This record gives sequence, C-alpha cells and structure tokens, in this order.
Amino acid sequence: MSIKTPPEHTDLRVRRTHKLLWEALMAELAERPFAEISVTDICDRAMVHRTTFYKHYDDKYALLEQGMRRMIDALMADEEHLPPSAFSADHPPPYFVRLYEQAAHHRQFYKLMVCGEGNAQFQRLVKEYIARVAADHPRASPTAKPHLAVAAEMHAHYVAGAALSLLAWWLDHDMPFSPLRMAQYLMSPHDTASSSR
Amino acid sequence: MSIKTPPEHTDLRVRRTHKLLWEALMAELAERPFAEISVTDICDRAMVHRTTFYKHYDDKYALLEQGMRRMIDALMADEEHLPPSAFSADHPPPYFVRLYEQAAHHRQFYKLMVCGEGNAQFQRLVKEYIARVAADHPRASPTAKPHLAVAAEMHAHYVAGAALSLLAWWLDHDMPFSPLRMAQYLMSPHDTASSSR
Amino acid sequence: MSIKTPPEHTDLRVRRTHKLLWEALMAELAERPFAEISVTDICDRAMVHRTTFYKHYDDKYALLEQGMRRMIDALMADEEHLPPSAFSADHPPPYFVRLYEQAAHHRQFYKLMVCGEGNAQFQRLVKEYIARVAADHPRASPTAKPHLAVAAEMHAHYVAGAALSLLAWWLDHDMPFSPLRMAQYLMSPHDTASSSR
Amino acid sequence: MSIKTPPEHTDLRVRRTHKLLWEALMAELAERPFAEISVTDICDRAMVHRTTFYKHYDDKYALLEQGMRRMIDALMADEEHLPPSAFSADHPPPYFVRLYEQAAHHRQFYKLMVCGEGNAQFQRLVKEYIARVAADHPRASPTAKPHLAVAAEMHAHYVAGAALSLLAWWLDHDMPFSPLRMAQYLMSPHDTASSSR
DNA sequence: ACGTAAGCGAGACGGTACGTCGCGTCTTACC
DNA sequence: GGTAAGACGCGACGTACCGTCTCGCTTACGT
Repeated sequence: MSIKTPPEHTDLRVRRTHKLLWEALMAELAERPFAEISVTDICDRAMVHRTTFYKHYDDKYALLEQGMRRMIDALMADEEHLPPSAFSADHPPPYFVRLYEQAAHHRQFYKLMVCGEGNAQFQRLVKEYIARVAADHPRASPTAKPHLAVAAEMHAHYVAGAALSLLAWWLDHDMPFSPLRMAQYLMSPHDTASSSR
Repeated sequence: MSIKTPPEHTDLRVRRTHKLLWEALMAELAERPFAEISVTDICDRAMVHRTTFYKHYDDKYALLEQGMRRMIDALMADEEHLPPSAFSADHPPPYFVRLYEQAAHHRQFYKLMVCGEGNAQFQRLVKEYIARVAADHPRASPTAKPHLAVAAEMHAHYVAGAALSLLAWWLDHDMPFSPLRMAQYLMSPHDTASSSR
Repeated sequence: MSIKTPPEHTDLRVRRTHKLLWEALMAELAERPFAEISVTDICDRAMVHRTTFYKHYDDKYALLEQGMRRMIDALMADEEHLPPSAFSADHPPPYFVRLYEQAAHHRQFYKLMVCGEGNAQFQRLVKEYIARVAADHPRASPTAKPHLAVAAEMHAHYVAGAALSLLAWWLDHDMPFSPLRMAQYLMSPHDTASSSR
Repeated sequence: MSIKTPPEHTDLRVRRTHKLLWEALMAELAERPFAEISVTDICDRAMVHRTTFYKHYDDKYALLEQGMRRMIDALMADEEHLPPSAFSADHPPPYFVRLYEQAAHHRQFYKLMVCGEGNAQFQRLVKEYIARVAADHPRASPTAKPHLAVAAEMHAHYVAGAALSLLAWWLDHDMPFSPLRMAQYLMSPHDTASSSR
C-alpha cells in the first residue's frame, strides 16, 4: 500500500473505506483529469456508496487533499535534524535528493500531480517546501547587498520553479538519472550540464 | 484594450458579444477560481444570454482558451526576425525581456494565469515557448558531450520552470525590477543576485 | 395540387411560397406527428427562409389551419342548394356522400387528420358540419316528445361521431366500399350490416 | 381522491410525489390545453422539483399516460365476469352503463379528455374498449353473410364513435340523463329518442 | 460472547449547472 | 433601400452531479 496508514486505531471498516476510495481516485486519475472525475465515479469504482463517501469527506477535493498532505508530511518528516548548511555541487543538500527519491518511489502519484496538467495545489506545496529549504542554499548567502532579502526570496522561487520543472521532466522521461545526480544538477546546472556523466 | 481584435470584418454584434464575454470572464476570474465560475455567471455579468454564449463557444474553457491563444500569439508574433544567438548576461535575448514586458502590460491577465492556482494550460504554453527559445541560450551551447541532446532539453525545462516561477514571484511582488533586469537575472542568476542594483 | 388555390389575384411569389410551405407541411406530416414538426423543418424542406415563413404565418398552427379551412370550405361550398329533406336508406342525403367522396379525393390529407392521433380541431370542424347537416335526418324528425330539441341535438352528435369514426375506419382500410354505400350504412347501420353487399 | 392508488407498498414519499404531480397536472389542464403546459408549470404547482419529476416520469406525456391507464384499467377491471350476451334496448350491456358511470364519477378528468380538443390517445383507448365490447352487441350477431367479419368490425367502429361522441355531448351538457338511459339510447338510438323520458 | 453503537447501503429529494432546441424578433450586411 | 441571412433573447428541455435526509441492516467493538 502506498499511503502511510494513520497509526490511530480507527474502525476497521473506516480504514477499509478510506483505502478503497483513495485507490479508486488514483485509478480514475490515471484515466482522466481530476476536474472530470465525479464523486459518483469514485464511489462506483470503490464499490462504496456515495452516501458513505460524504460521511468521510466533504468533497472529492478533500479526499485528494488528504492524500497530498500525507505525501508532503512524509517529505518533511525528517527535516528537523538538518546539518549545518555548507553544501557544494558534489554534496547537495539531502532535501533535494530526498525529493527526487520520494518522487521516484511514488512516481505514479507524482506524475499525476506534477506532469501534464498536474495539480496546482500540490505543486504549490512542493514549491513552498523547496523554496523554504533553498533559503539555506550556499550560493545565495555570500551576497551582502541592500536587496539581499529580496534577492534571496527571489532566488528561492527561481530554484523552486526550476526544481519542480526538472522533476516533471525527469518523471516524464522515466527518470534517466539518479536522484543524487538531479540534486547535483540543481545545485549547479551549467557545470553539470557541460560535464554530464 | 486588452485583447487584439481580429482583423477580420465580422458582424458588429458578434464582436460586441465576444468582447463582453471576455471582459466578464476576466472580472469573474478576479473574484474566484476558474473552476468555480459557471457559464451562467459569465453571461449574467456580460448581459449576454446563456444560449448566445453557446452559439459562440463550446465551453467556458473555449472562451478562456481563445484569450490565452491570443496572448501567446502576440508573444510569438515578432519571433521570426531573431538576431544571431550570441547573448550575455548583460545582453539577454529579447524573448525573455519581451515575456516580462508583455506580462507587465497585461499584468491582470498574467497574474490570474500564473500566480496563485493559475492556469496549468497557459503555464504550459508559456513554458513551451520559453523552452523552445531557451534552446538558443549560450550557456547550453559549448557542451559537446554524448548526452548533449538530453542535457539541452533538460536544461531548457530547467530554465523554463525557473523563468515562469520567477515571473509569478515578480507579478506577486508588483514588479519590483525592470523586465530587462529580470531577463538578466534569468541569464545569470547568481551573478545578478550578488550585484543587484 | 391538392389545395384549391385562392381565386384572389395575389402576388405570384406569395402564392409560390404558400404552396411550397403547404406541401412541405404535408410531407412532414406524413413522417411524424404535427407536434414534433418544427417551423424549421417545414422551411428547410420548402426551401423557404424561416424569416419568410413568419412573414406569412404566425405559427405552424396557422399554416395548418389555413389548409383545414380550405378543405372544410370546399365541403360546404354547394351546401346552399339543398333539396327538401326526405331521404331514405337507399337515397341518403348528398352531404354524407360528398363527405366520403371528398375524403377519398384528398385521402392523404384526411388520413392524417382523421386517423391515428389525427387532428382534434379538424375533426371538430367536420363533426360540426355533420351534426348540422344531420339535423335534417329523417329518423330524428317524427318524434314529437317534450325533449325533442335535446333529443335531436343528442342524436346529431350520435350520428356525427359515428360518421367520423366510420370515416376513419374506411380510410384506414383503404376504402373497401363506395362513398354511396357508406352513406347508406350511416343512414341505416343495422339493416345495411345484415344485408352487406 | 380521483386516482386509484396502487396497492403496492411503495415509499410514502414516492406516493406523495406522484399524487402531487397528478393533481397539479389536472389543475393545469383545467386552465389550458396540454400542449401548452410545461413540466416546469406542473412542478411549480405541485411544489416538486423539476429534477424530481424526471426521476419519476420521462415526460409530461408519461405522467398523463399513467393517469389515463389507471382510468382505463379501472374500466376494464370487472370485465371478466361477463354474463352471456343477450341484451335488449331495455337491458343494455353493463359495459355501456359503466362507461357513463365512471365518466360521471370522474367527470373532471373525462371532460378534459373527451370534450373540447380532448386527448386523442385517451379517446383511442376508450374507443378500443367500446369497440371490443360492442362485438357482443346483439344487432351485429344475426348476420351470416360473407362480409360478416368486415361488417362487424365496421359496426364496432360505428358504435364506438357514436358512444364517445355521445359521451362528450353528455358531459358538455352536465349529464342530463342517467347512465342507464344513455346506454339504452346507445342500443337503440331511434326508438329511445322518440320515447325519451 | 454478545449486545450495542457505528458504519454502511439504499434511494428520495431539492438544488445548480449543463448543453441543446425551437421560437419569434430585430439588426445588419450586402446586392 | 429593401431583403435574406442570421444574431439574439427567451423559455423549456432532459441530464449529470451535488449534498442532505431518512430508514433499515450488518458488522465490528468493547466490556
């Protein structure tokens, strides 16, 4: 099963219903864009009555969001124990690596969220995560000019957008490089590009 | 006037209807996300009957798409007359500059499409435009390694993602820098950041 | 041509338009019930612009009514010169005969109006005609009881309903008897039935 | 209550909805012809949502038909227990009497269906009923000629048309005679007419 | 283990929006 | 300058989903 089950000791039937609905949503998403999927579709596939759906979620959006949140939570799980920030292109920060690793692990979900039309909300969450993390990026630090704060924030968005776009490309092309390599490229795109493996 | 009127000599009433509908859509979009806007809403605001809407467009999507297409077409309009590709950070390619210029000119529309949830389709079109243009980027050219093609394509996505993310940030912050400055940053993010004006 | 053209000296184009529309309506009526025929259908078939239709008729109903009225007028045309009322089963009044004769002549129209769902308005007109005429029927006359007036009117309705129903049956069965024979039957149903040809 | 409720034990809400819709249709029919009544009109009056209407009936036609069918079914309900056919003008078959009795009982409905424009489909059903029943009519039996079958069928239509037309007249004139009297007249129009009470 | 509280299926219902069709009017471009 | 072409407003249609609501059944839980 691809989604971390909540440790809480909920009713077995409830857990089953949640699981069925989530899997049904994923299956539907593999076939058509989220906007075209109806609660009825999900329930039909999950073999769960529509009424039951509404006993657990407000919306199809709520169902999706629960899944996204779990995914993002997993990304941020170990974040607290971060080592002091001094990374190079050869030793990229583990955040970057972990992002590509998790995307590889849950590639079905990530492809749906990040490639094609994708899901703006999820992309936004990921971007925020990257941008926050990228604030520790070494290249942004040495500057000491008046617009430093602005520049740093701008640069964070630059990196976040690039990282996400790269992730989409990487998934679309069946992950031709290792997560580490992608993180290195992200740290130093031009060098890496000109000395590609 | 925000949308280039078609040069064709169509019925006056038709042109009026199109204009009213487009302006109504923009006004609605300023208030709530596209998904929540109904054809009825648009028509009510445009003071155009709903059936008349359907005589011109299949969908609210079709209406939006027409507007997007016009915007992208405008972006690509002068593209043919491209000077030989030899750009530096100080002399960024005019494509980049023009993107930010147009976004500034139509900032209302661009904010709606690029910031917040935005519109995935439009972002995709813009990205494609940037990626195609970025293939001429000087930094990607000197490499002559086996994975050159892959690297170039990957880099194009890197740049496109970064440029778009930057654009969103720029618009969200009320365009604190000039379009030229943004294009320069895009060409050389680290240098520019550390020597910001 | 099945409908008597108005003797008035109207514009040729107008007469042509009326003719085309009427023929188109008849053709449509042969295919589906009146209620399902649209003005657009009629105009398409008549190769007359819809706007033009509305310049001549308010409705499809108006078009049909014009046709019906002409038919009824034709029925009543010679009515004035009626001989004194003294008819027997062998010599039925000419009204009855003429009804079946005209129905035979315009059988297409009459079938549409009288058989199947038919057209209530036309049937009503025909019934009124028969009822009025049947007041002269010999069998109703000898009575001299208090309720005479009521009885006569009731009997007229009796005969009218029977005549119309018989007409429908006759047309539905491809007119197996002569109009005269039908009129005779109408005058004396039981005798005729038991001594059928 | 004018319509025999189905004995089946259906959901209370369903029965309520059916009842409300039927009553609303009857009320509308009293005001304007069926063709001019919209589903929206019916629903508004019944205080039932239009979508709910469509969950029960395909059409306004379907709603009307259900009512008609129930009425006809009621007419034919006791038909099986028919006594041997030997009726005279004084002792008309109970079928005829029952028709007028039921029409009197449901006069509102019958007037709508049979008088004025009326409803062709209902009249057709009633006619079929009468024609079938009229086959037992004594006057048609003694004949033994080659065209007997044709003559019998023709006569059945004769009687059916007359009976229906008479019914319309009777209702239009507020039922001036008893159902029995009407049935007697139907059996022997001339005799009865000349000795009316 | 077993009674009970919950989760669940079933489906009627009001409600919003959809996209389509036909009507009758009114405007406009064109000849 | 008159007319056909057709844009338009309008009302109704039939459908799809939505979210809410009862009402019984059955199933897992906790004591």
